[in-house]
Amino acid sequence: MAPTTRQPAEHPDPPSAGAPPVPLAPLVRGKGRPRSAAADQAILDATREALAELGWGGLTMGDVAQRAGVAKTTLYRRWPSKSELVVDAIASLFDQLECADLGSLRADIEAVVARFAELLTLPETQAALLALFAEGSRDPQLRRRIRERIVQPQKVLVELGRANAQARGEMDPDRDPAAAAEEVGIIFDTIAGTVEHRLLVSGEPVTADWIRRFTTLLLGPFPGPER
Amino acid sequence: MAPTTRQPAEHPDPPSAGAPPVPLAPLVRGKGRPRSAAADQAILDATREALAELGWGGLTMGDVAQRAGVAKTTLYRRWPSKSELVVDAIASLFDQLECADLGSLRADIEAVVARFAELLTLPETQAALLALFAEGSRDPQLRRRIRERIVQPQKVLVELGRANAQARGEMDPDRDPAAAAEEVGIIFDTIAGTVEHRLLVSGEPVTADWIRRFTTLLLGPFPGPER
Amino acid sequence: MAPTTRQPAEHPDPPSAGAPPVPLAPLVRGKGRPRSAAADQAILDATREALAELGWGGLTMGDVAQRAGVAKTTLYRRWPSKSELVVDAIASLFDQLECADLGSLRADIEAVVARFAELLTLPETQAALLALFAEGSRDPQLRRRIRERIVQPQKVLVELGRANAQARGEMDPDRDPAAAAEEVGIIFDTIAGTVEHRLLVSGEPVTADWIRRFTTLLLGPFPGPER
Amino acid sequence: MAPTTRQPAEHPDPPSAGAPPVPLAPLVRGKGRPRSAAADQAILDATREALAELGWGGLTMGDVAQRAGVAKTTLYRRWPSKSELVVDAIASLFDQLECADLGSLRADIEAVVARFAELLTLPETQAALLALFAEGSRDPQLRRRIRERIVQPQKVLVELGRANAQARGEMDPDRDPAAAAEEVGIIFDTIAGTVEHRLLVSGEPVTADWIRRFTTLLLGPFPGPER
DNA sequence: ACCTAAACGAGACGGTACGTCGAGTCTTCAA
DNA sequence: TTGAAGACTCGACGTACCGTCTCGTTTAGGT
Repeated sequence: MAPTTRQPAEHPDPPSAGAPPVPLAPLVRGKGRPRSAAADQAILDATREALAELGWGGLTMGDVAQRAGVAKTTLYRRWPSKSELVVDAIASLFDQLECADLGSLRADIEAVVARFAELLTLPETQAALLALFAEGSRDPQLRRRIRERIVQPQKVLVELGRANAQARGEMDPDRDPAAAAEEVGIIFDTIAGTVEHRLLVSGEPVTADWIRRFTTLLLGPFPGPER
Repeated sequence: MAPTTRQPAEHPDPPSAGAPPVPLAPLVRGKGRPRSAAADQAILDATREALAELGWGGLTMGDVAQRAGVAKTTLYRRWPSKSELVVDAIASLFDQLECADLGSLRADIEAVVARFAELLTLPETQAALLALFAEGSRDPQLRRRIRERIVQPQKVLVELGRANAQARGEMDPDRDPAAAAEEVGIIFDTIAGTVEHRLLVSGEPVTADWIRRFTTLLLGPFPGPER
Repeated sequence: MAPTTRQPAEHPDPPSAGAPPVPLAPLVRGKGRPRSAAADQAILDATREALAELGWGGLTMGDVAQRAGVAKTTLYRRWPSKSELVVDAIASLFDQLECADLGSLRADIEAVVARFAELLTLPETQAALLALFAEGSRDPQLRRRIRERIVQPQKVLVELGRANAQARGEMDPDRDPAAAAEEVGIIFDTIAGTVEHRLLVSGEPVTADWIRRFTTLLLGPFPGPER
Repeated sequence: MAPTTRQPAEHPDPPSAGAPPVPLAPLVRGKGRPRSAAADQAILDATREALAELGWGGLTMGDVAQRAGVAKTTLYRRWPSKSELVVDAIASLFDQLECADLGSLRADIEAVVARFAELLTLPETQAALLALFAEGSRDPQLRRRIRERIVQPQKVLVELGRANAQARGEMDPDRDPAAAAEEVGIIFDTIAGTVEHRLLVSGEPVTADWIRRFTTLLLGPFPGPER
């Protein structure tokens, strides 16, 4: 979802449940000068750049505006605060996550973990992710936005992988949807939390070997064929 | 380790590898007026209080000083920055972690998870932990301090639990120490990361039931007797 | 010269020799939001008020800002330091000095002395003048500013009075302009220095009788008709 | 008067009218360790040195203490504040003023003016004098101290010069003591004020030529023999 | 040769102001 | 109406000095 989608209102998204990824139409064709779409992209790029360079604490709206060649006003016209801006800037990285069906549950999981670890190695992600989570723990609105734009896309992968495994017959199909959701929750928290903790807290690298061991742990009940 | 231990230097801890938790002796009885130990305690208490009330972002050195009935200068004389102060304030909570031998690996793990989840439910911890980790990802000195004071005490529990299990015969004794350390690392990152992610990112509660399911996942290779 | 004259640069006045008292035109109509003229006035008024109340030592930038209903930043945007601000605040009082031609040299001098003494009786002047001079003795930039805004306006009176006396035939017209300037210098230092010293150092009042005696001293060479 | 005179009480001088220049006696021979006289001198020297180097505004008690190789406590045990300390430090310079009888009123005046101008050329005096006067305008106690230690010694010269002139027959002896005192006041304010103003405000040098012209102005009523 | 009380150095302490910085808003002109 | 520019309010920052305090350590009397 591109941020440019938000055209008419000042700070939209309030009800925005799914947030349609396409501008679909000039909707409420504004009367005056239209917003520059280029500016949006420049701002998000500048944000990521500044984030990588200066970290969350060193990031300032003024600096982002300057890098993007844009006035602070323009920035605030589109995002209500630093945090929300960064959410969008980081979210675009997580949009790229995909779950290719690689033929086995283990392979799928390893691919997802590797991809996630790769994202967390980017300086901009490293600088921003935990800070955003921290901010979110006090601001429910921000929390929702983070969940929509960053957490959910990751969780979907787990659901998808599970569905694939079931389609392949590696797992029994779900009976109780609620129980299934809960199980997905556990798996998801475990994958995301563990990788984050290893990289950002313990500060140790995520190697192929580590991924294999960790996946083995995850597959406990469904070890599948040794590889 | 109490912060009061730091006696002589300005912002000590320089080599401080293990940092003995006891003053043991007047060591290098400084020449001037000695630092007030009461102030240290008041400051740490005030920090936790303010943290719970205002969150990490709302925490100000000035406010902490005022709550502690202390001048800002006194605060800066002991801690070089907000982050370091909060590390010490939070660390004291993690000092209390213990690992009672409850007779089985499962019980020990569940107890540790529950205790850790309990800590993460405190408003002060919630407000601070992720923010600290985020700050730490840019500042190596802070990172080290966090590891010493907060992460390590948790990790020790895992090692202890493992040793207990081995003593009870539930696990094979270690052969390769390096491999053992790595395995402890995985387990530790998984426990800590997952609980943090569930509570602070997903924002869902850690119930007894969830703990049981999660422990089952962890015990994959060593399920032990069903209970 | 009103401080509002300073429009474009940050801390202007760089070459500013005469500094025209009128904005004359939008000159270099700046691009952003223009500086508030009302703020300038409010700040100068607040400065004089605080000066009278608290004295030079008790004057704080923060306090002035608060009295003026203005942020500290705004204050520093216009004046680089307390001293410069006070120069401008006090200067406006000296702008009011005039030299009406009263018909005789003696009368003119007595009027000037009286007017000057009157200014030095105001609490704000008393608090500020010597302090400014003291500061100026270390800071050449400030010194120049003081001379332009406070000393020069006074000196002009002496020159004017002299010209009037010459026009009336009480004094010979100048032959050597350099010698004349020097003589004006002596007279000026004597008037200003003596009145200041009596009021601010000796702490004794300047009465009509004192003025008469002092003027007699000054008129030594040109006593004119006894009155 | 040496500051060492003040031995017994904490911050003496309260009634001290004339302040006897000699320690006269161990007065209230204290029981403990006596104050170090060397420290007094070191402090005053350090004060003058720092004053010359840093100016009034840059002078800090801590710095003076360090230069004097003395603890801040020692400093405050003797002088209640920065201002009082500086008064004493500067006063010792003015103690050296003398009025040698040079044989004529004009010569005496010129000598006094020259000597005074010389004092005002020292960087320490320049830095301190006006600042002290400024401080004094708010603090009556300080004002009194300044008058006793700095102003009075200068005034005495004028009185002495007048007495000498009368002894030589250049002036009529006083009839009305009150009128005489007033006249001394005018002359004194004129000399001190003018020289200060020229050097510290106008910032122009006091040359032999200037002194001659100024003296001529002063001698208006008693020009004496041309020289 | 003690004994004792003050002076001394060091430096921590509670305050207060400093001057700067960033967030987010508002006001102007030009496009 | 958007956008660039930049002034605005607010509030925290970390530092510097102030003048006071509390330590342990001299150091000169008086005994």
